[in-house]
Amino acid sequence: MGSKNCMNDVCRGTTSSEWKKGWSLESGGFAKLCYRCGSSYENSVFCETFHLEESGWRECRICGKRIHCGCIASRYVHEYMDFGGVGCTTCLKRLEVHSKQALQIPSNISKDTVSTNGIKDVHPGVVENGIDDVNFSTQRLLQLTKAIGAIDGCSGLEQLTHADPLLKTRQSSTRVPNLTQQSSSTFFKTDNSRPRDGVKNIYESLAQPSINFSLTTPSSSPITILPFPGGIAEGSEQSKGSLQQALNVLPKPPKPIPTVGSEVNKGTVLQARVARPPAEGRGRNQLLPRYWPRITDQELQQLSGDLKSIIVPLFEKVLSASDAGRIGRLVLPKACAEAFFPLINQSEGIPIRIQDITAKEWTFQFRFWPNNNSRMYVLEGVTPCIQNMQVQAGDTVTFSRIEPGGQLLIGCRKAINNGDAQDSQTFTSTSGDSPGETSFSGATGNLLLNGGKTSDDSLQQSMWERKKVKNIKNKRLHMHTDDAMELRITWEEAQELLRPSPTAEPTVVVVEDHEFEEFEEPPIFGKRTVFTSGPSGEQDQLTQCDSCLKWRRLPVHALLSAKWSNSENIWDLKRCSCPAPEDIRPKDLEPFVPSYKDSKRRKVSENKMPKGGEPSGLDALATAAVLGDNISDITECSVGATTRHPRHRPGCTCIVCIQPPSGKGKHEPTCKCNVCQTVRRRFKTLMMRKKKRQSEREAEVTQAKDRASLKLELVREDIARDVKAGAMGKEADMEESSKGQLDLNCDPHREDKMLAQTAGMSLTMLMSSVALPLDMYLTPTIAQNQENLSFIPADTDGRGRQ
DNA sequence: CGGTTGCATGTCATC
DNA sequence: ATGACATGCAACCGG
Repeated sequence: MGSKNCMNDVCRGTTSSEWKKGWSLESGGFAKLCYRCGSSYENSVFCETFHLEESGWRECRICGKRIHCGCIASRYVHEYMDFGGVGCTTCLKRLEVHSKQALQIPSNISKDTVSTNGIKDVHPGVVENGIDDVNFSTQRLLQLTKAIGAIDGCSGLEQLTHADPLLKTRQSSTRVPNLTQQSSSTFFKTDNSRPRDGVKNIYESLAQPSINFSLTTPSSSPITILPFPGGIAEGSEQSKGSLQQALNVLPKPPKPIPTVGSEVNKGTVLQARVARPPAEGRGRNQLLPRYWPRITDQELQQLSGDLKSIIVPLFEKVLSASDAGRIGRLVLPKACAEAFFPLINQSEGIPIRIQDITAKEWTFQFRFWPNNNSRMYVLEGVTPCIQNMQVQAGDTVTFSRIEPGGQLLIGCRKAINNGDAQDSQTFTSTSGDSPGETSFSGATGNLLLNGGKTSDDSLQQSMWERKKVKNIKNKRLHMHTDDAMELRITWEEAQELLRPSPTAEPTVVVVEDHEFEEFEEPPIFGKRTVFTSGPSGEQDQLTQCDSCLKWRRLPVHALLSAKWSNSENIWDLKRCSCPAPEDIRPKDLEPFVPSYKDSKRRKVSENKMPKGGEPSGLDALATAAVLGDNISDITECSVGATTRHPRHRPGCTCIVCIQPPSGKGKHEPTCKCNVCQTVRRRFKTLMMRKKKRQSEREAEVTQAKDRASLKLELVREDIARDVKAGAMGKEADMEESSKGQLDLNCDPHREDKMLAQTAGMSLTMLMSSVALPLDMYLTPTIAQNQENLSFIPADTDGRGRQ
């Protein structure tokens, strides 16, 4: 051990006879201070003594005392206020005394449950964090003052310094909107008189309009409670984070908001469903917002009353198909499992009892599986419970804790079935929760509107949930339906239905003198159309009205949305209504739409489409699936070949469109189309590079190899010469040399042999050979070389298969 | 042979 | 890039 140095940078003394503890160190332990510095620190005059002249001094917003900020020594003697400024701990402590009175506990809550430290009792997280009473109280007060300050701007705390602080606190509290008052309902039931009548009652009661503490209650609430469990239950930094999260999540205060007592709001207030970080738990700060409990205060209050307990929402999860399936395993979010469930070390886990809202107790096996050096937590045996709650994939299961006691509580919240309804759901005046809501629970994921503002986070969460539900339903659930089973469609077929987004403006990119359109927005499924050409070569586009199924002739450039009817026929005003006669008879369509002839397949389609109507959107996809190859047949028959990209037009000569459908048709060796020319150019470049590399390697190889390899070198040069000839030749040369075939559409695996038999060196082969590693050329015989070359697949990137 | 269990893998969201 | 998670699937087990 070396000699001690005072950790006061200004002092650095080493001669002190007595040493004192200073501030806590990040690395653990405390700063060592000499007697003098230590004494200053103990007396809270460290900053005044040692850096009075430095910057960073501010005044306590409450007492005006000067506080040095930004110094390690003063780290714990002040706190930052959300509304700006700092407050000294002395003032905060003083405030605490009054707040104890301000935090009036309803008489029906036992005092030892919620006393000054009641919340600590309720939330063992405090103990977990090792926060002492003083700190805890300070933190709590800090949260309180922050909350007040957040609402009341600068005045909040200043007011407290005058007159009766308690009164001021109350006054302030009355202006605190949802932030503070929401929590009141979260922790303190206000109505214990309601008998527990089971789920039905709970649902019913939840549907009833009730006092909405989320919204401002100017003078009615005597309770000033902190935002969310985490805010007060926490100590130290975590609590701040937690509160901050709560502050961030909760809607900003506001514009004047209709009050509970007002006529406007009577029975019409829909409680905002706000995702809030959970109260406690190990590592809950890492909990993804998607798992934050979103129970409304209303629901919570109701539930608390019904269960005669304090409910601490922990987390929730939207059930996946797997979760809700027969297998009976509910995958728990890892962070949630580790935060709120008992620690388990064995994979087998432990049985865990969870109560539902009817007070029925379920026992699940809480366990984990090793997964990618991590763990995957599951609750096993949930099927009976899931069935009992009548939830399914897409619905939400909620987990809470009943306090006191710490009993886990499982609840649920039904998703809205109708996606449209959900999408359009807004803040509406209803006499209860919105349709489709049930739960432990009640309301579904409403769009979160409060005070005329949406919460971005909440909205995001809501959107996420919607997306999630949609995903779940899209993914697997519906795949078991008969309809979905019909959905067999190739990628090429799907492409036929792609259209650019109506709002998308393409960016034109020029690659090798060819223009490509790039879209920032994904394509949409459009209505299937048929391109035709008349005797004189003029081109048309035909489509069917969704309503009357009559065919209409449209300009080739027309882009149709998935659903299209005659009323949208802006190109032919004479035929913009269904009564107007058809442009083209089905008989005339036959040459273009062979499916008319294909009675067999059509029969299948008629099962789904009795009227033979043109499907649209996903219907179109499904129909396309049923029709199978007809789709490609149709497009093959239509002039302009394929519709390979969203902006395709008949006659489009882009590199994508001019390729025939996969595996069908070939380019002639003499073809001078854009594709072939581009490939040739690219090939030329590749050959140049390859040749250069080869030359470099050759030099090395030549030195290393003996006479035998020298022979092989000649072989290689022969090959290289051939390759070079193929590459460097002009297009005219290409015509001559390409006795083999240029096949841009060949399946390399299938057609290798054919290529091998080709006498001349095709472009494909040449490119393949370019990609060959040099060693391939060093094989003993030319014959083998030839064979090897022949079986290298075509690869336009010049990368050969190794 | 059907159901269960444990793990592997692919996808997707988040960092 | 990484981790979380949804799900597939093979091995296992019991009737």
